[in-house]
Amino acid sequence: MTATDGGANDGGAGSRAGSGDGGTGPGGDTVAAVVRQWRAVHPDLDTGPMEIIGRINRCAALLQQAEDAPLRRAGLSRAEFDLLGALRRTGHELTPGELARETFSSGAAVTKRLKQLTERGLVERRGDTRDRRVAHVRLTDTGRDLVDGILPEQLAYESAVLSGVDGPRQGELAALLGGLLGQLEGRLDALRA
Amino acid sequence: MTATDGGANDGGAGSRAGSGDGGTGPGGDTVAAVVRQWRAVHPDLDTGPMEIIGRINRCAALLQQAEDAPLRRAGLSRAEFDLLGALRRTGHELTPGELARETFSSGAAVTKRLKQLTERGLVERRGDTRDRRVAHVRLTDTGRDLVDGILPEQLAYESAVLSGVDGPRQGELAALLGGLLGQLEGRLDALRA
DNA sequence: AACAAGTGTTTTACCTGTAAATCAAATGTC
DNA sequence: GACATTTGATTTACAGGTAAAACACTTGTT
Repeated sequence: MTATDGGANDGGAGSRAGSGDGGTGPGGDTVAAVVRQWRAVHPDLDTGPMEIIGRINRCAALLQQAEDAPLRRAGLSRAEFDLLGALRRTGHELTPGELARETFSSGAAVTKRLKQLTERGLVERRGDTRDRRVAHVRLTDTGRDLVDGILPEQLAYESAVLSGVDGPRQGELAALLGGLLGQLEGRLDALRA
Repeated sequence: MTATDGGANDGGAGSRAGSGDGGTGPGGDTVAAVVRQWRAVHPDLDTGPMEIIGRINRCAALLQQAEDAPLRRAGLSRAEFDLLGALRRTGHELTPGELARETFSSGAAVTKRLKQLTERGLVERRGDTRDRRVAHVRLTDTGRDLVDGILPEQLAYESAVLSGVDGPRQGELAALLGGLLGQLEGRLDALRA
């Protein structure tokens, strides 16, 4: 769900007025409505996890749509911007493999993106002299300027999107999410095994 | 990012040990590391939004990978499960259009999924008698049993994934996310315009 | 030195999603 | 009652993404 944004990532959630039940109203967000539906059908199940995971997934879907807007104006997909951003923020050259790890995508995807970004003159490649398998990728001046130009817009846009939540709550949210993410990044490999 | 899961949804984030900087350590999660990198390069920018949006996106990516596991065992993609789940939790037939709205995906995607799920005998269709454009889709007994069999596993799995966060914090997180989501669902159309 | 095994990158084949065009049927308008 | 408009669903063309295979090169072993 990146390019044009996907859709079906709801953690068992997903809902909308659809037929007749009007907007969200004072009953909560759409995920709350979905959880209510599930509870009506399976009163025995603990739907607690949905209230977190469903909401994270739904927020992510909505935020990505929103975020894409400023990027699209610059003719970049989010995946492309992530790649360029990785080069910009690290400040040094990266190999395709490193870029794949940095952007959490497959090597094949990085290869394709690099091809396009190179054609557009945003990145350059140079072969390693020691190990002739590896390439080193760096931003061109154009690429650097593009990232530096977009980033402030992007952040301003994100600020606007979050403006409905007051300052202190934003802080709490960031902290709690940081805690969760730390747990997930640490434990996930373990759980998957 | 669903079928096999997407990847590059980071909100300007994305990071991993990559070369040599070891695990996450007591410095925070990977998003915190990315934010530090950005601040080093652009000390003037307000990176606050990244700490929320970047984390939501990254959590969503990780959670979806994790969630996929129990579904995959049942031979379903998340998108397919979302569709079946919508039918199960509403308890009545839905038209393709309603299913698209429920699962936040395009009509074309629903058409394709319905074709596959029908072939697998998990859903059935019936034409509307009044309006011959519309179809009504319902779960077969097999489909219903499949959903009912998977759902508890799914929730148990999600519980396990969240178990690193203690009870009270889970509650706070759910509430804060609910607030954010409510804002986003209400205001997003406005912002996009 | 030859060769097995490993590593970094790219290629291939395929799958799934979207947007836009198309088809089909209902509905409003004159 | 014919005709433009709208609405529901499907088809088409295409853009990415992945997994697995293929390459190219390096490194360890004997």
